[in-house]
Amino acid sequence: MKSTAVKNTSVKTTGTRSSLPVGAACCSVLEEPVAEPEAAELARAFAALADPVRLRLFSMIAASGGACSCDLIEPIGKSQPTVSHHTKVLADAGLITGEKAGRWVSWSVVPERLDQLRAALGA
Amino acid sequence: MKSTAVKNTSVKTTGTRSSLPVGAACCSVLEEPVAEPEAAELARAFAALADPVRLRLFSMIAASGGACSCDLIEPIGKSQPTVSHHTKVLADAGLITGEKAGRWVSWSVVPERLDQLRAALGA
DNA sequence: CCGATAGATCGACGATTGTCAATATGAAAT
DNA sequence: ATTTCATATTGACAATCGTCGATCTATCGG
Repeated sequence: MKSTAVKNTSVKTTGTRSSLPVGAACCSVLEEPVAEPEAAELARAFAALADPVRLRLFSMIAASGGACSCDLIEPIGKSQPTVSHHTKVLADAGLITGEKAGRWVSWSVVPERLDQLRAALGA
Repeated sequence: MKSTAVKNTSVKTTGTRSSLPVGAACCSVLEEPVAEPEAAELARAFAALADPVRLRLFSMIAASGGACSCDLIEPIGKSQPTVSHHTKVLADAGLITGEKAGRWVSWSVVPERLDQLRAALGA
């Protein structure tokens, strides 16, 4: 492979306030049967929270309001590649964002995405 | 196998208002790092919603306020065993309950469980 | 009793997932 | 430039998952 590899896509070095894959779910799933594309979109988000380790990582990031991966490895009790994998899954699902600051990455939750999920389960 | 088989455990024929695996999550995951057992409990619920087909089934059940499996098979476009499998997963996760009425089963959502999930994602 | 209908269970299959050791990249610090 | 630290990527592995055809159970209508 050439030297210009693709790199990580889940971390925006600085930059463009990326538009989420919104437009998909806007309302509650309880009111009327959700269509397939919208269901797939929501399911991806729920899948990101469907693992205990990932849910705890998400919780730790949310509670700390901006944690770097290095601070997550020890308390979560998993290897560094595993933590990196999980943060990527959470980021790809739009639940967290990584802001690269020097040597490390500061992860933080994406409130809009969270609102979307809560609304989907909403009464 | 003897004639007294175990039967389906996800459908309560009539009966004891079963106690959910509550006590686990009571509050938001965002405030402080969630512990492992509680994370596992919540993750199981999110895992039930992590599949597009299951999410649509859940949505259809919620929107109709009590649907039988036979009415779900055709619109969901999956085989009967698959639908049965998914309703069982949803029921095991505590998200829906099946009330057996004669020949068919009437599925309906469990609001308390839904509240719990929304609270876990709550601000 | 018999046939029909609703649903659950079993067994198998390919696909996806969570995990880690090894390695690579990239950015500070020396 | 060399080392060190934070993180990403790769490759492999067992485990779990979604799906279906075939079959079993249970209930209702004759």
